[in-house]
Amino acid sequence: MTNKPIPDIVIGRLPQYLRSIQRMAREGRQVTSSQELGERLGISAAQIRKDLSQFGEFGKQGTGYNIAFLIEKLRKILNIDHDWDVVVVGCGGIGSAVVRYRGFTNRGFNVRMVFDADPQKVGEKIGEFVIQDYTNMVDTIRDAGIKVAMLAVPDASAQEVTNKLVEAGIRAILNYAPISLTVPAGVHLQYIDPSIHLQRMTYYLD
Amino acid sequence: MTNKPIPDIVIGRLPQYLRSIQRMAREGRQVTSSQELGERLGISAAQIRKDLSQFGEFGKQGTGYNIAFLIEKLRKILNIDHDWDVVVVGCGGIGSAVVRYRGFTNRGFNVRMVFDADPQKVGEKIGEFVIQDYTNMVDTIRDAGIKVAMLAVPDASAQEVTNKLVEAGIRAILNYAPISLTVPAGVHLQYIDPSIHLQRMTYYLD
DNA sequence: TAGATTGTTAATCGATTAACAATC
DNA sequence: TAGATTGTTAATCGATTAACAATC
Repeated sequence: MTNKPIPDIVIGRLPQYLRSIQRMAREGRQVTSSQELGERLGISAAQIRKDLSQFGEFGKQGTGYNIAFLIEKLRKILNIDHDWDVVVVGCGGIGSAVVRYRGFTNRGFNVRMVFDADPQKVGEKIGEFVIQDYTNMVDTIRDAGIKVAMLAVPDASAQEVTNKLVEAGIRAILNYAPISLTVPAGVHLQYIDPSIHLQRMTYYLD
Repeated sequence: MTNKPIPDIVIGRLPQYLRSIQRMAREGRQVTSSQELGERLGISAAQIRKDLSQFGEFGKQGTGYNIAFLIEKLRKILNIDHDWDVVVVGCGGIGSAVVRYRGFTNRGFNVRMVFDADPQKVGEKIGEFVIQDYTNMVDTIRDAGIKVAMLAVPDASAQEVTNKLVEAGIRAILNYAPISLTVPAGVHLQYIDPSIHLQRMTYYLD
């Protein structure tokens, strides 16, 4: 009996579920239902129940899901029951904004160090962080055991920096450069490119 | 004979195709194939051919796709053969970075105006833009005929500001606030939430 | 011509939904 | 108990892939 892996498309919905129920928790709510959650997210109730049931029986017939309990479960599933240290590479406009961003709190991530290739910037501070020298990046990341990186460098250097991150032991990269990157198997990659999101919407406009 | 709408999942891949071939064009390339494009993007060649064939016959047997021609076609399909004016609302860290971002050039978008609700910020400049008073936002956007918005306000005001944008005639919103929004039918919505992308990767980490 | 690559069809694969017994 | 909602199954729906004739 071989356990089938959970489809990635299901994994992709779990963080949305988590974000919504964390919000409900902040609103003081105790329980929710697949129907309510579905309405908030524009996803069918059946889909939510099916997704969650892949990981266990988290609800109660008649009453729904206990919010605090479901948050705990989802955090475990997503491996964010403990925070991940994160490195930010590139301190231009986007990189600096990401370093200062308050939105990682309670979501499983903690920016720990910041690098830039520009010698002019090295030593400057962004918030509480001193920008570190790119020359020492690989060793510094490896020594700190950091596995998660956010990449906000110019397009032209994105692949080269990515290679260094992989060399440093990074296992997950969130890439803000609007360019396709190549990574070895076992290294995970996600893209944020606002133009792509916008283009996806203009298709439907007149 | 009713023309079936093109699936949204296909539309979502077109901007990726476009980004890749625009890059090839910058590299001085003249033609490409579904195979090459697929390798760059991690998508099967068959899928790319199928997607493109929904809109016409853009390739030539034996030789592949002319890059300049395909760029032109994709830009037409995605409705970005002319640029869209864009409004940015919220001038915190993310909003300011988006306003300064150079990555919209040649991708179909042009930031035209910037608003913030904080009276302290109104009148300040971000790059070439003067931050405008939120009080006049609805009329100003409507008068300018702007249809595309990027939203980078605090979570607590995101829905309220969204309602104003809809009132102002905005038809596409790219939301940076980590919160689910509700919009009427016919208004398009996309989300950028870095924590969600990161959580999607940590699932696979130890 | 020989080689390459498209556009398209049919087959496969996977994801979503509807429905309902179980049960809180 | 009556009402509500889960977890799960089977049916439906949709997306991807394999394969190949057409043709540059």
